Amino acid sequence: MSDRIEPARAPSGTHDVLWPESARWEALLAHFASVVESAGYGLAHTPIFEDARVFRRGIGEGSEVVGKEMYEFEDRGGRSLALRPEGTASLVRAYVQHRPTLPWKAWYATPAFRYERPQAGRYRQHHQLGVEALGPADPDLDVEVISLADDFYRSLGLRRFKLRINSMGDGSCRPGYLALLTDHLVARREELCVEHAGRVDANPLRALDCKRDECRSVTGGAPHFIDHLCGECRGAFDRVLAGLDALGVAWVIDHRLVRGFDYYTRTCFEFGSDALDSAQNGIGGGGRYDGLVEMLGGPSTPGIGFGLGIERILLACDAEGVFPVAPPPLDAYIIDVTGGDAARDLSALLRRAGLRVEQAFDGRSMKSQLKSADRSGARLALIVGSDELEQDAVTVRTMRGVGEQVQVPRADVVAAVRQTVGSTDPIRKEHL
RNA sequence: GUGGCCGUAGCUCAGUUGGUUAGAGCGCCGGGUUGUGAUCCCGGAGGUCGCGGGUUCGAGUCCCGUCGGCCACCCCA
Repeated sequence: MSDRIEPARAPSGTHDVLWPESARWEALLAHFASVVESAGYGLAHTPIFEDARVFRRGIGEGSEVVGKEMYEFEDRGGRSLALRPEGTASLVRAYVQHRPTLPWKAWYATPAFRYERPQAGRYRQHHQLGVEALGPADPDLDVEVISLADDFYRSLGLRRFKLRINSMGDGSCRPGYLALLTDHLVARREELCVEHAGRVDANPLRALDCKRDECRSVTGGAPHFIDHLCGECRGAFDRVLAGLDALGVAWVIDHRLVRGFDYYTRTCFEFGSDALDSAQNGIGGGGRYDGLVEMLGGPSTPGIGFGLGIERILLACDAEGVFPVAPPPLDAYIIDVTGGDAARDLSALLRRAGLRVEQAFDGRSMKSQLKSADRSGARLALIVGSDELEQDAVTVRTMRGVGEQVQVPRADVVAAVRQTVGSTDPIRKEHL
């Protein structure tokens, strides 16, 4: 058949999250919400596309993400829009637009889009959890934000991860450091890798985190940013480290850590998983961005935040063997071999009583319906056959390998099920 | 975007130097008498061998292209 239809498939670098994996995502979200809401962060939803300038101005024209990875398009009205490549710029745009009272603390969960060559742990649509805190320049806020990420990872059971931290200075000390760094790199330009030899003048920071040996040997001797911070930046950095120590959050200074977005100032950090045997082992990162609000047309307002990658966190969980999928079980599965009326009506009755109930369709045999009941993971099978119909009763059978059963009057079914599975609403309790 | 590896049933894979109707395990569906799952036994359905072209008497097996996945780079979550 030449006219057969190619099976439809998701675009390259995207993926579906189906049951039961989706239950794990839900649980992940719930963990995150509980951690950050305990610190006063409120959920914010913003559009997944923005005027492309929001990202250009914030993240930076020269950055890889904006320069070659952004999903940018023109809408029917000729506006230049872009799918968000990360969360911070959007949230800061929302702040600039609505000007909620400071301090403003928000969290989000969102897809993020980057046109990259896909790989495990690197997708064209991935998903991030994050927080943004605007207002205070207080380094204790940095400590709060960083420790929230640390708490969240731990709440999932993750242990084999590391926090790397550095400072990128501010307007008063960064130019001086960049000059020093540029001098160092230019003096040994020939030794750098081909990628960076030509670009040191334009963006000296990029060469710092290059992984190639040529660059490494040169940048190994490069001046460290934290040795050239101004007094204020240095004091803030020390306060952050002391705060992390006080809260028991382990850190290691990484002099090469310079994040790829232009808006970062002072504190910057990344969390990497030691359990992930891959180049995609970064499970989260963030930093302070004291100039970003201004870049988007708002009043000078300090801010700090982080973004964590859901897919990579889940990969890390798999690698560490923690945070297993635990979908909430059904309370009952209804088996009806009398034509279906009982299954239909009983299901609705029980659901309206707050129970989780499924039924079989298509009038299959009792054996096959019980099989489905078994696979569904339901705690009980409620059986309605001709005997039960005659006596206006229901047989309640315990599942999961037990196999004991008792007949109860139909009027008592809800009570009988409740008695076995517990009276309170069991929804989403078990896997949290 | 650059370089490399891979692509066989829903899933994990086997398919000999290219040679008759492409296999297994798991899963799925059905059956093992008169209403009973999870164990056991039996049977069944299900494959455009990613897709397109080429070489050949003949291709799942070779070649090219393409799509997709994976690995490294790049970048980042």
